[in-house]
Amino acid sequence: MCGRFHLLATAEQVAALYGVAVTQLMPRYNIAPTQPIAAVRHSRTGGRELTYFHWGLIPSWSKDTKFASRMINARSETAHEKPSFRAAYKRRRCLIPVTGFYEWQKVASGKQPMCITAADAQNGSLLSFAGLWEHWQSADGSEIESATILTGAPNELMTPIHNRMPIFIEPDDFDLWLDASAPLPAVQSLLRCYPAEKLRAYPVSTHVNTPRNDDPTCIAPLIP
DNA sequence: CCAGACGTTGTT
DNA sequence: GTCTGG
DNA sequence: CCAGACGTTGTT
DNA sequence: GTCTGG
Repeated sequence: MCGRFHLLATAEQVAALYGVAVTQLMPRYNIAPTQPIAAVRHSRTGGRELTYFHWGLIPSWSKDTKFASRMINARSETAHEKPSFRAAYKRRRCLIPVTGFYEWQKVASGKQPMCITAADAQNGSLLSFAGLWEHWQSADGSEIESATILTGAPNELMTPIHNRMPIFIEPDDFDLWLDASAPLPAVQSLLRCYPAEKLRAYPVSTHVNTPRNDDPTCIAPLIP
């Protein structure tokens, strides 16, 4: 699963990796479900754009937004067939830039939050979650664009921590992932387990548990 | 035909 | 919207 | 994901 | 325990 992450790259770094215009990017140490998340998608004019989406996908046919908080993740194994996700899976894929994410590992004393980043992480080392987005319009005409993060089986690093992890897309595969007309078997081939050697994990304090804590303490290594 | 569901995770 | 259950 | 609420009435 | 909010 993936229920919390951080984005600590500069606007320039995001702009360079995805080839999008980024005007401003506030550092976010603790991004939680229901909050706006930045994601890259194909724009109507043919290029790419960075837009903000409500984290928690709202299917276009929903009567209200109550379902959204349970739609923060979609199983990569079944998203192509689930009523809530299949339309978005076919035509509305996106990339969610992150510099790391959090998982809570069950231990004897309770739950230990772990921070996972790129193995070679410098400040601003970006990874890309595979995401889906959807457009929703309420009866009174208000509109919401929302998104979800695809999950899959854990790699060797993540297995002791949790039984699920997010799907990552590598830069060479960005075009294919974002292409609404790409053949689905090719798209499906991208839903693979990200290599353990490209990630590292370390414990952090329970400071990160509270969503309103959005500061450097969230990512600070826990000193035992 | 209409009504009702449509999800993931973890835990049991 | 689309599928399943009644 | 975790944190925090979980209720009604009448009055201001 | 279970739901809502962030």
